Amino acid sequence: MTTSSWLTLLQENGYRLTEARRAVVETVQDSTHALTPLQVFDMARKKYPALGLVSVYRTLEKLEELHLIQRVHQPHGCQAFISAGSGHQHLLLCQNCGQVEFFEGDDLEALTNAIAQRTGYQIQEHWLQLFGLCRNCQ
Amino acid sequence: MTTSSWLTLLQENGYRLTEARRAVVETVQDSTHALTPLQVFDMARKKYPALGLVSVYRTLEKLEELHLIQRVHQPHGCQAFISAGSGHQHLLLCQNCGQVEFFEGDDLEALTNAIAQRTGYQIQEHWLQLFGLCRNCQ
DNA sequence: ATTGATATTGAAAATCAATTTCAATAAAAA
DNA sequence: TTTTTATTGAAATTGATTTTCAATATCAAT
Repeated sequence: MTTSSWLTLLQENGYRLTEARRAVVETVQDSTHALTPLQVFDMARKKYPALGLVSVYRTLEKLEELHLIQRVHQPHGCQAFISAGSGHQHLLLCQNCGQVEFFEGDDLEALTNAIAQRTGYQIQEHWLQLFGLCRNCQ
Repeated sequence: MTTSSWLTLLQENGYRLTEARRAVVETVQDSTHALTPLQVFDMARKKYPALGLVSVYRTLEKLEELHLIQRVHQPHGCQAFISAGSGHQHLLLCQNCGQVEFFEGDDLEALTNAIAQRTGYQIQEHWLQLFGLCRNCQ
């Protein structure tokens, strides 16, 4: 998905297009790494120095609401965000450089059914994340 | 694992046995729900009213270090802890009441191998968590 | 038992990210 | 243009976590 389409989507949902938003959207969308709000702030300020940290939080909130970005959980903290893959996808994270890859491969139906049976739980959602080292960091 | 063996383990690792620690350890170990430090504080204070919040943080830190408890990641925040299962286990969380069940069932080898091949990543670790409603909360 | 070294304590202060408040400003509609 | 109102950044506030510190409790060595 292109940057402009994220902006269009924001607009279609009744939000205005501003320089602050543009800078945040471009930053998050261009990144292949999970970024914390503070990291987004530092990077986006290079594009638009007047940017305030508050606007970063507010824009991330809206992007998450529109499912354009998703929260990334890591062993130490879970306040990082990455552009959301389309459809149901899982994450593969490089533990060294933080690069994120998406993958599909949902063969978990059999597993979840078995667990549901055994535990009596009604299962609604699942998370699958892999951690490792990317080609460059090995 | 019994409460006393956690305390023994703390002692064997050079930590002293105190009332504050006893109260925190008992609270965390008796719980089938993921608890935040504040929840642990409130519950443990019933056993030992002089307890300070700082000691809760410090004890949780040590228990995590000894792999007796593990951090639980949830869609909204990941500052809750639960007694660690023994061996490699996955979590099933009730989204309503917060109850935690452990399950095994590691049929992910084939999947991770395929992903490693495709992406060039060297995969080291994986997370699998299921979310749903327990029998009581349905 | 008593003592001494020191790990641990809780209170208070400090830190840090995240949220709220607010008057000024900018975007989009009229 | 003019008007409406969403959005802004700065500052204040919140709330969780961490640090500091003198007092205390634990445990090893007598």
